[in-house]
Amino acid sequence: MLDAAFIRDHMEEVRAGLRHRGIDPDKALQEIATLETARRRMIPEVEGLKRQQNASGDEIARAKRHGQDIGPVQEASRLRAQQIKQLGTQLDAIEGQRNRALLQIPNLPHATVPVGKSAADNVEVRRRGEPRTFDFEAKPHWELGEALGILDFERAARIAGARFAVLFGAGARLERALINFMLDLHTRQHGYREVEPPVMVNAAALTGTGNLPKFEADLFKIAGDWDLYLVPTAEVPLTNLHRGEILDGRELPIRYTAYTPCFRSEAGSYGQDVRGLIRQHQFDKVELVKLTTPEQSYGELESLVANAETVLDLLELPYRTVLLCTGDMGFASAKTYDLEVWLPSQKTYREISSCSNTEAFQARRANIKYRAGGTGKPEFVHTLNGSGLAIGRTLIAIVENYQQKDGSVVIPPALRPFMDGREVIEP
RNA sequence: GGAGAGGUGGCCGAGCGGUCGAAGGCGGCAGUCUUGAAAACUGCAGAAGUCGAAAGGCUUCCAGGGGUUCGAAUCCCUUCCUCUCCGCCA
Repeated sequence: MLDAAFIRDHMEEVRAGLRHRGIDPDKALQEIATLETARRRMIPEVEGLKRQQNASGDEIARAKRHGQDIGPVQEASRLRAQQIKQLGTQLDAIEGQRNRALLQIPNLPHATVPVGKSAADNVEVRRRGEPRTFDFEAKPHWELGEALGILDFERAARIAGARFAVLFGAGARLERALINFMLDLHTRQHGYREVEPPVMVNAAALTGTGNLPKFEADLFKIAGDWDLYLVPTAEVPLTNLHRGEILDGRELPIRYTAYTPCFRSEAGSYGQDVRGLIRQHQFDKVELVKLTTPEQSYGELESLVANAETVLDLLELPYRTVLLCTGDMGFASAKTYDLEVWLPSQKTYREISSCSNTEAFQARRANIKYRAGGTGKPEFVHTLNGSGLAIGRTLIAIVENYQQKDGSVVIPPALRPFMDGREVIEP
């Protein structure tokens, strides 16, 4: 959420930022400006009446103590009370409308974000590892996985439906090894605190991160008399851990990592990546979240990206790091780097991590503040999040990049300690 | 699922419908004292909104929402949460 006062005072800047995202902001911004003006006109009026009402309350109390007649004052007070209630209702309506409108506005892109319309305008900032050359036709992971007996989509469809998968044996073990490998790395080497959060969250939490109210269609909602959704990413519970708190600035930055399953309805994605593990309703992910001061947030974004890159470096998977352009960024983000891993079967780089600084966008929605030095005036923190990494897609990358002509898959050396020293998965 | 007890400032904990943003304690910050620290003493300390150039003023906030009343932390309704006991259960 943007700050209403900021929109009022920096209308042109806001307009330009939103236009770079490819949306026409005039109508929405005009509505917010109008409501904000009306709100600020009404507030002094209502508060003036309340002040009078408080004064007459004191007067009545005093008169009563002295046994004086309070009839006339009380009558005036009664009428004023009605007026206050009526104006208060109007003011609440205006404020509610303003806030609902504000929740629909995406974050503004940071000045260092390239202006562009689509993924084609993203800027590659780094490329590491050389895509391997195969002396045979590289197979897609679903063929390899099914042949190895570690991946089963048909049985998954039987028990759940399309876009689900079952892992068996070494596949299930590989998934678990990746989770442990990443959590160990981030907690031991990168300074994150491990968290095991709920994977069902309420609407307030989802509003805090920006998933609601606008993107409800992407979520799985729990049926029955529950205000609960399955988490689309651990970013939601982790970022909301401190919702409504004022943190001591000396404790920042706070760094959390969590493994959770993630659930996405992927509404509107029909026809994309229908085969294999790329796009599933349920997938595992190790997430990284930071709460920082505004001063340090962009430094922390770079180190967060580096933390995620380290995973790919250690697994010796070829990848590139891409700075998303204004038109390709998520709703809450001010600046996003994607990590894209090389998939031999597709002969292309595919997203495996997305790392964003949302600045105060989520903090304002979730009301997360800090006091500089523990004593200053409360200010909004900056929140960051990134995948470190998506487990399922990492498994895909390993299976495809480490495949051999006979259909077996070599386990990356860094992962072998998590696989009882096993070096290869074969039929 | 059944029965009961609660939710007050960073924490604990008082609070007859009016003078309560809220006693007291702990913790925090600053100072006095001290070579330093501790102790003791003194003082300062919540958040949001709004007006104002500022100083400062005003309004709101005692889990959330609604109601009664001239006036609600205090009375009523409701939702949520916590705790205890019983039942069920990984």
